[in-house]
Amino acid sequence: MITLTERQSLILKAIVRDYTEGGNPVGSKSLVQELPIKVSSATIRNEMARLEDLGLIVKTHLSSGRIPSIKGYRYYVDHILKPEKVDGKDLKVIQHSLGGEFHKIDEIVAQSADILSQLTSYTTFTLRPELKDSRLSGFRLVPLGNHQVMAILVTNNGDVENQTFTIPSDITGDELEPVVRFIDDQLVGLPLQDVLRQLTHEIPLKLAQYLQDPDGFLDIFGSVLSKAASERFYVGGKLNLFNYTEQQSPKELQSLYSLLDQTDRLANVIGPPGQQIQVRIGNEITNDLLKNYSLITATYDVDQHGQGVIALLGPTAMPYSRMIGLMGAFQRELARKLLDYYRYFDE
Amino acid sequence: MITLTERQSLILKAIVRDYTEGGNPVGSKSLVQELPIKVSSATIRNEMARLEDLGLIVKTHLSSGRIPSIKGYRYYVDHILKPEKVDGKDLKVIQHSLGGEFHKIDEIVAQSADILSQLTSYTTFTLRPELKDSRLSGFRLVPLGNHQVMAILVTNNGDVENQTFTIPSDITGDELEPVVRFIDDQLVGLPLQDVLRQLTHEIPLKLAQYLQDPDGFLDIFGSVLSKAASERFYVGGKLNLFNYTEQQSPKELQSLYSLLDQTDRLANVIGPPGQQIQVRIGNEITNDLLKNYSLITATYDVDQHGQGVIALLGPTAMPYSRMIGLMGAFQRELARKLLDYYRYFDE
DNA sequence: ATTAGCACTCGTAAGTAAGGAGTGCTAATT
DNA sequence: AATTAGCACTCCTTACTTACGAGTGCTAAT
Repeated sequence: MITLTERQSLILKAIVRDYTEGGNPVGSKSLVQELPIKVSSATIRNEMARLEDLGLIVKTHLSSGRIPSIKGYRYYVDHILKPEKVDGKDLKVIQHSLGGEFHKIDEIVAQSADILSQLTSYTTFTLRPELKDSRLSGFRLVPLGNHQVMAILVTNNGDVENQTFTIPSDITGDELEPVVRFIDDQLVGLPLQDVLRQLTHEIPLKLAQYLQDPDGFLDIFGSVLSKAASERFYVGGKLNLFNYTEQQSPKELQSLYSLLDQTDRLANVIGPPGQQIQVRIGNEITNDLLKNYSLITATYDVDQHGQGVIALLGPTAMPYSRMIGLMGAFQRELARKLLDYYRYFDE
Repeated sequence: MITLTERQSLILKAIVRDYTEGGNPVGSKSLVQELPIKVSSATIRNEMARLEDLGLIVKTHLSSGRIPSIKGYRYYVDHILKPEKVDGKDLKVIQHSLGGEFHKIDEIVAQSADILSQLTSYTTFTLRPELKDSRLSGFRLVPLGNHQVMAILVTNNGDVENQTFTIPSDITGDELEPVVRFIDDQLVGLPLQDVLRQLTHEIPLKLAQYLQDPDGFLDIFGSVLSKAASERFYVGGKLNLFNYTEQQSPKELQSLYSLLDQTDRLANVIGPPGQQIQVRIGNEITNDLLKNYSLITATYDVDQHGQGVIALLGPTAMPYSRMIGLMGAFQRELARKLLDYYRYFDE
């Protein structure tokens, strides 16, 4: 456990701030001027040498100024930083953008990601409140004529998933009715996960009473069901990658883009929902592509509707205190908005 | 009108090929070795000077080798190039990827873009057969419970558009029936454009018989309708931008990405559907961002279902003959597949 | 414990030199 | 009249200097 003196702490803080703002290694002379304490550059050099021994700051070459190490950022985030109260104007933007009327959870969550990435100039991804507690609350098959049928699945959270299928022969509503009624009678109220589990065993047997060849129907039902049960990330501010990425390596940028396009890989990046707001810096992120970046994740809580995640990806040299403040604001506003939204479907 | 001698034509062809393959300006000495004619480098230099006078090739500096100018590429494409017969393996890939079963036009068109960009390492965008001749063939309002209603619109081409709405009070199917029947009676069979036009005038008046406050419903209907009537591009191979873009200008790359994300701007880029296969090179494209790239567009014809477009964006130095061959293949396969798909909804 | 002074390191930018690919032109050759 | 050999010239690329400045660590004085 590292403990720093007051002065060392001040110096580390100043180094983090300067480097974050200017992007250049910071030297003893420039620190002299801005530190609130009256000491010479030599003293600061001595202190910096100690901070370097502790592994909190590093040099880019033998006689350069210092930049914070991963460990240094960590210490700063854990012990020095105070979350900045979110700017009134920013809060207005957030509240206004979430104030409108939404017809889908996904829209709210996507909108949040877009706003956050706009406010920060970084990249955001969001995960809606987890679906694992969702229950099936309705299933419809709507014949559209022309050999087409739309399957619609509704959950108790008001989530709607639908898909259109082309079927060999025209079918009227009457023929589908017993199947739909079977689903409604037997499966409504069950968690989606359970329904999904039964799909390969019990359901086909039971369904055999109503249909001579249930396979086609099961494909349709299963397809909509798994779509509804799958986790989906929304990624906002991909273009911002160009702003904060090391520009000399286009290959790396391409890999990052590719990573952000594969939402299944993002689940590993974010990791299990943990504390309220979590800061992971550099190689603390479990993905080598991101070892030069920082990731702030906030878990937001929507009561019985589960938890969602909003995450912010940016350079290790980011203004953490402002960012953490912003994440807190989103955490609150998003929870509030979603509770509000869910209220419709709760009673 | 420029006319080249046989020998000049051979030289221009060789310059285009070499530069496209190697990326370096090509000089007289290297040309001596690969040309099928026996002449000295001095003769070639003389011929090159003439080609330069004609504006077909340019130097990058006073004593450099030559690269084709826009005009040079144009002459090459118009008079020299022979479309390459598409590689058997490539054709297999195309046919196989379009061989599966699709439930939506958009999926077919998107898949095509992905495959083409994969085969070429460039960027593709596709536009489905134009919707302007689409007619409304059905409209449904499906109450989902929990204050939600799904509106579904079907066209005579089998296109399905849907949207979910949250409404203040729960509604049963019976209450919606007269409205839906009104739509079915009065509007089915009309082109979407006509329906859209009537939306602000005739429809509200007529509808007033069935609903005391038709505004909410009209919003819903209008929203789905305009979604169905809007053109949408699918863009494939965005990541390939990293491969063929000038790497020294990240800003430009960012702008390109941004352009590709705004599908309404792409309509201008592609321009009006013209000849079968159209090659636009450099500043011939009506967008300054693309003045260093080439765009090949192919219009494919799906009989009475209209025309769609598949477009390929790449560097000006691209292997045109292979690309044009590929575009031809997609043009044919896509038309065939879509005709096949539409057959369901035609009878 | 702090500080002034100084030798030393190293990145950056600018300047110089050498090598090489390629050109245009002139005069000789076919 | 067309082609070619020869040559001076251009200019890009690369590598090698040089100078400068910001910054450090260390020593000795305060």
